Amino acid sequence: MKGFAVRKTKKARSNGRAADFAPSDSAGYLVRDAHRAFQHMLEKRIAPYGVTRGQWYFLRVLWTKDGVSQRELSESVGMMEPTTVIALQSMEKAGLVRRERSAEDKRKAQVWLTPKAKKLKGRLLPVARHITMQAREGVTQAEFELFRDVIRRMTGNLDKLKR
Amino acid sequence: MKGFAVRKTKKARSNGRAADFAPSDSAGYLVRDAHRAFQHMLEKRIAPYGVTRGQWYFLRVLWTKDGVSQRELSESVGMMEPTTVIALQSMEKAGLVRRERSAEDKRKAQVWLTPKAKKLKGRLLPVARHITMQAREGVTQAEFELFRDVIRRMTGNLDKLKR
DNA sequence: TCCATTTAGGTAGAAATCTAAGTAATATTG
DNA sequence: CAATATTACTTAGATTTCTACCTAAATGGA
Repeated sequence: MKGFAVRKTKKARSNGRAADFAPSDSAGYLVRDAHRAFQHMLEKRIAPYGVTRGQWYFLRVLWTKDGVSQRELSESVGMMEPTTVIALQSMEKAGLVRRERSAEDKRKAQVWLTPKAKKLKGRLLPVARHITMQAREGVTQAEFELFRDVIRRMTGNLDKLKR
Repeated sequence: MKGFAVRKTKKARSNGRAADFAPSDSAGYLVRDAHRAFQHMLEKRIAPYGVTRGQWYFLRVLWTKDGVSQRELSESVGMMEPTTVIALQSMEKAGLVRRERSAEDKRKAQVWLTPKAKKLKGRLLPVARHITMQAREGVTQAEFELFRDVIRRMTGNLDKLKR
């Protein structure tokens, strides 16, 4: 980044094919935009409770089943294990969980919510519900169900290709 | 993470409200899963060309309009400027773009694709199209259009709340 | 029993993002 | 015109996530 000579544009000759594949219409871009909108809103709304988005997914699972191993958690949350390690470290530091080695199998760590984290459930689940409701405003139940059906099929199609 | 005393589970008394807000049914989770599936596939398919997902979005815009400023790029791509800086640095290192200070306004940097990057267009756009098509397999045009309509409305609903 | 394999968790390092704050160039305004 | 504000890019630092690899504990077969 130091040159000065300004290049003349090789006149963008319209490619013909570009038009029928506009990013804004493609499934991937639509999903990406929606994802960022959800993330952003979630982050904003849970930050006041001292919870980060990375912690959220784990809290969500732990509110349902406490005392699980990290591997089990990773699977439930759908994250790789190193991600879980990092999230749990931050959660431990934030006083949201405790970790203990299992007595029967010393490889295993059991993850327990602290009272503080348990109390947050009543506060935070409504926050999530509210975001969902706000997102769905003006969308009928039938429309939403079709959306859900389609996005699941698309996710499934892609996941199939991974194996 | 050092204790040993194994805690007795406070028996997970089913909460009643949890059921009607299962993560797997919520718009946010559906979108997150789909997003990851798309990302993963994209990454896998463009990696052989030496392009990372972070570079992809910028390439995509630059293939359309070359020689734009970084600010303009950030906006087109939908990323914050520091993200653009990092992406462009990596792209410059990878020989995909050149950056030049504008002669008229020395604050501005103009970003130009290298011949190498231009050549990639013909290779990579089909890759993206292919992913989209694979994702949409078994989804009718009508279904897809409704999906698109709904996800756009949801994204719009959330974006509105940001301001 | 002992060695190889599997399982659970962790570390290292890279990438993609963001927010907040800094610097340099240009524009505006009293 | 000088002080101030705005604009364009950059740096710093945090977070979230991944892949690849490492270590310790448990398990299982020869």
